[in-house]
Amino acid sequence: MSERFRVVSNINCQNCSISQLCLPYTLDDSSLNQLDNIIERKRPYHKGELIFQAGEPLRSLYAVRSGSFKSYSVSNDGDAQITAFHLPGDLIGFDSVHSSTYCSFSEALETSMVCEIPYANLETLSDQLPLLRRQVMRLMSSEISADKQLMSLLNNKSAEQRLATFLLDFSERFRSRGLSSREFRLSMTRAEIGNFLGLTVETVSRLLSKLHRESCITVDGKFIFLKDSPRLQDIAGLQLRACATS
Amino acid sequence: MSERFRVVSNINCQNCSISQLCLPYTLDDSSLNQLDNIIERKRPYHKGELIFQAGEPLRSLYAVRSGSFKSYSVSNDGDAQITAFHLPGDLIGFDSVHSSTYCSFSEALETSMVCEIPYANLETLSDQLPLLRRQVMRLMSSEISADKQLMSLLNNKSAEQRLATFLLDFSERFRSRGLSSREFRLSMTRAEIGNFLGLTVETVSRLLSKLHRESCITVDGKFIFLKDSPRLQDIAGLQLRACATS
DNA sequence: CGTACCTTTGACGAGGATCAACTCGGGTGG
DNA sequence: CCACCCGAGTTGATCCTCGTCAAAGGTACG
Repeated sequence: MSERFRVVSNINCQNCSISQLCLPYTLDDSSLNQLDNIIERKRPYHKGELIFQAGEPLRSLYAVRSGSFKSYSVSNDGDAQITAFHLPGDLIGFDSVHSSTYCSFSEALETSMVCEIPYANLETLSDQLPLLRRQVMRLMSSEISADKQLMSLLNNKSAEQRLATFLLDFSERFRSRGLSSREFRLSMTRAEIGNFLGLTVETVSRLLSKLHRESCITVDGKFIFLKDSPRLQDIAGLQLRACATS
Repeated sequence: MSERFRVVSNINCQNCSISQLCLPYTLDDSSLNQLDNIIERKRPYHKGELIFQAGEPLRSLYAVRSGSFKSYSVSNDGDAQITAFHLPGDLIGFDSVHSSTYCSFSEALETSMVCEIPYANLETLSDQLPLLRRQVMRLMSSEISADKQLMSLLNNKSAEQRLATFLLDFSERFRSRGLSSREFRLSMTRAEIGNFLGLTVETVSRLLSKLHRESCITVDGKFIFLKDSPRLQDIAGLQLRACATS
């Protein structure tokens, strides 16, 4: 066997397939090594396990390595609101760095792996590596931007538009990770989709059935196949005005 | 007159009353001077004037000095979504730093002043001043956190709960700026409140009337007086469970 | 002082929540 | 191996909040 001695070390930033979506993006080799040195990789999380809970002291940020997670917060009156679904390459915890404690929960939706980035070390390293600092800021900015878009979705769009947008969003996210954008598996339940989109389970289920009936998509449990994504985009409200005016 | 020669220089970060809400927070004197040096202060913006538009190259971030602004984005199908209202001390533009162009619009709601922070200079200075970098990250994190909370508000709460939360949010923001938390003027129109909260003008107007009728608040045009803020908090869903269990 | 916009209030209807019943699949224990 | 259970998902019937449409003041600003 040509395996290296430190078997665990074959998981690292230098050879990570999704590094262009993650912290390493734009980093040179030396910086990349420094970053890789502060990252800890532990046992996988199983479905339902929490990476952290609201109220715990902020130790680390986490990058999804494989699998998926949901982040949610719990309001004073006790109901949970899912604020994001995380796929490989996504960073988790930016909403908490202004505080000394986590202000949300993050839970595995399936067996998943993460790279743990101790926050104190990231701070120190960011002071030394301007490129790293900039990438952190880019990622935070992207999250802000995405949240604003989501706000617009929740405020102005119908249930059907929300769901269509949701499916297209995941399609695009899978595509950018080198997976199929036409067929994929959604690891979350209907209830979780509904919670995220501000809809009930029943509405989500009804609309998936409707889109299936209209041959727009094929639904088989958690597996989704986009049969007619142009029409899905049309439903989502991404009208191709450019076409109309040309 | 004991005024300095450079009259304009009496407006600076060193003597700014809201610096603890803004970039200068935690900075030492030397750093503060360096920050102040890169900041540009220009003519006031009048109601309706844009600081920047979506698509323009990203030049600067902006800190509100006086007055107020709204930020909004315009979706493909042409309708605008207000994503934030900005009060003095707030920073504007974090949603765009992952891009080379602004991805939203920012418009004065009344005659207002801003401090312009050229982004390239902020980048350079952040490389030199770890404290500044950390404050930028804290502010970005706070914005992410606030957006998540808003998401929860829009997804789970009734129209009345949204409006009550909105009023309490502004009350708190005015308080932290040394203004009255009981009575204040909302510089935006009912339509803008509605757009932000995912409600129609009519609903906002009706609910303000209802709260007024029930002696919870007093409404006089844009002036709001919180007569019974405990009840408003109750309506907002911030139930004081702690009391119930004690 | 006129015009345009903002605000308020009423009547009505639709979209999605709620309530309820049933199916399906997987895990557990007898 | 099968009975049982539990959670997830689907579908139907009904209800209610809030959006839509309409019309009448109010207010601000040139």
